[in-house]
Amino acid sequence: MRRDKNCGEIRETDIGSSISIAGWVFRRRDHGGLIFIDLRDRSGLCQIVFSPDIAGDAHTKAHDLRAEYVIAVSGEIRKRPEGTENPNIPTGMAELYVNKLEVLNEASPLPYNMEEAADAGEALRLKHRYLDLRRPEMQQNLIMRHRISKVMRDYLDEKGFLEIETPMLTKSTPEGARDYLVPSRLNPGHFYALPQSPQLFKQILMVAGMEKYFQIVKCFRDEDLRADRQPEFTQVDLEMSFVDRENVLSLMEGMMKKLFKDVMNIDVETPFQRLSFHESMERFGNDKPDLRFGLELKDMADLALKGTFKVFLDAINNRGMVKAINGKGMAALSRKEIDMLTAEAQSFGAKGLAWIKVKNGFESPIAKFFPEDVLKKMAERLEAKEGDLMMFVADKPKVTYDVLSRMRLALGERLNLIKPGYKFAWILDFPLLEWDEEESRFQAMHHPFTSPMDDDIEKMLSGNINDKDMLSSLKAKAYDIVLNGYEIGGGSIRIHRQDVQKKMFEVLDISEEDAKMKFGFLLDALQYGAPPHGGIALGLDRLVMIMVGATSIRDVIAFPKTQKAFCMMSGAPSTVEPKQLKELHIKTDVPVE
RNA sequence: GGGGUGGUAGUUCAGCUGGUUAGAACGCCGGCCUGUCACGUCGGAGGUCGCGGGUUCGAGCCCCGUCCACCCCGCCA
Repeated sequence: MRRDKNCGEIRETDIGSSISIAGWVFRRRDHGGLIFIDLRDRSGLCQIVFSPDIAGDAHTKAHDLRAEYVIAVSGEIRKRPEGTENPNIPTGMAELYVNKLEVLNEASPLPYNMEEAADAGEALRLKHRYLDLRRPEMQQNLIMRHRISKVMRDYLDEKGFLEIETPMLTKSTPEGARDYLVPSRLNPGHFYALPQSPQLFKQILMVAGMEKYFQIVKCFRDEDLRADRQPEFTQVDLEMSFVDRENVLSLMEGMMKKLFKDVMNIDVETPFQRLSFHESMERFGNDKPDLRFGLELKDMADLALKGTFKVFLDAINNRGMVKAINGKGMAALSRKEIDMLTAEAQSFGAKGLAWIKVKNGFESPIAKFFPEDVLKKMAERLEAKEGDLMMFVADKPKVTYDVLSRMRLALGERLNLIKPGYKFAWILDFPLLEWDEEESRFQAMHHPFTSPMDDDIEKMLSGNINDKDMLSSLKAKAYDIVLNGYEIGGGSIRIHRQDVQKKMFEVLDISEEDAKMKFGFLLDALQYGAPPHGGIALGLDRLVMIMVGATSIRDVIAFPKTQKAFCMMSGAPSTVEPKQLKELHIKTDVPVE
């Protein structure tokens, strides 16, 4: 079998030459006399023509061709007759006149129309993933993913990083996400866990003097799925020695700059905008702000105090806050439409939504609670002009931030405020610790190996572990990288001093014994000359998703799972033979109907 | 675990207030067609209305349960 060229590469310059190509039958237009076939391979489409005058034999056989038959053809490339060129495709000036047709494989009628696959049920696409992946859009996604990985791999290689593999069969880590477990046949009753990330191993590689490590690696978390979360996903994981925060940030900025230039020919602005965690919460209500549009949250507590609206005053008196956003041009909304907005806010957890229309003065059920000059100051702060709608949420900080950040995103979309492009940000100065109400103890916001800020180390070492205010004020050398409202990665400078690590466990109320059991091998390693080190992990799936403009990471993963973590194609997970369970000393305890 | 949307022909969908034989388009099968590119044209086949139960003289439509897919909350250090 010969294959001289790819379908999508046929050009005018090929006219006159005799060549062979192969691919899948995409569309056929059978005129009885002439038969036109759009032949498709990974590179694209080209039209081939069967004529009874050229090769009666091939023409007769071509009547039986159907969608997705795999064929090889040879013949002459000819210029298309005047007026029949197709300017919509790159191969549209020429066509191949077939004199020999070889049917390499037939195809059953398809379970769904591939051309309208975007509308097909996703279950169907996932079941017949090999067909879904044949679609040019999906092939483009995976080609992009390949190129993205390659650029990052090359970049890190140039910067002196070594790609080192870490174990997939590893030790369960009790904190964090639920583990996927693998039973050990040779050690009855014992289990490996699939890694949630190579965190401990990459730090050990630093102790081992590898200095710069990276890996493009699968990670596993047994938690519920979302459009941007799969049970197995890919991280671009890296760690470096003798660095501080700035080294990691500028390394990543360089990587993103090169990535977007090489893959998409887009110039990304560096350095990235930096926001403290606190500032991000204040201005956007979350720690992964979409910076492609404004609609920022403004604090209204001081102005609220100058009025007599009880809801606002109560919120402030109960350690809450009053914040607002401004809906441009939304004063035109009817009472009914505003009621629907309120219902939306309530579905996000708010008790209600207070609003003031800027329309012939101020129009609102709550306007009467505020003097005119206060209303004017509110409008001024929100930059609200005639025709705008100011929306207020008053509640505990968590609820206020959450509701308004989601209102902001919903309105940003509805009002078409989101500008195209790619807006990166670093979120910095995270709190080191987070108070867990349920367990009534502190938890590490990032993970227990994250270093406090230099200034905070002494504060922590010398402080009392029951001093809740002091501990809450500690900041971490942690950083998240955010792109268009998605957290695409995060990392930190790690603790390399034994005394600091020991204190950290004390603060987290993890006993020495517990720590030893959970992370013993890392703690051992830290005793033998650990260099200062830090790193970051990028979520490759999310990054690729954003870059190709997909709305789910399923569209950039070759074989993803459904929301119930089921593989529609292979049928995993499944029951296994009793023999297999017996070998593993496992008895199942599943309720039967 | 919770909230929402959807499930009718191979596919995408329509199906009114519960009422005769459940429709359309695409696809499929057969015929015609020498410049199409979503080719055209004539004809034909194709249905466990997701599944189970209930209400009713009568259920695709109403009620209860259940399964699957998707979106979201919880969860994801």
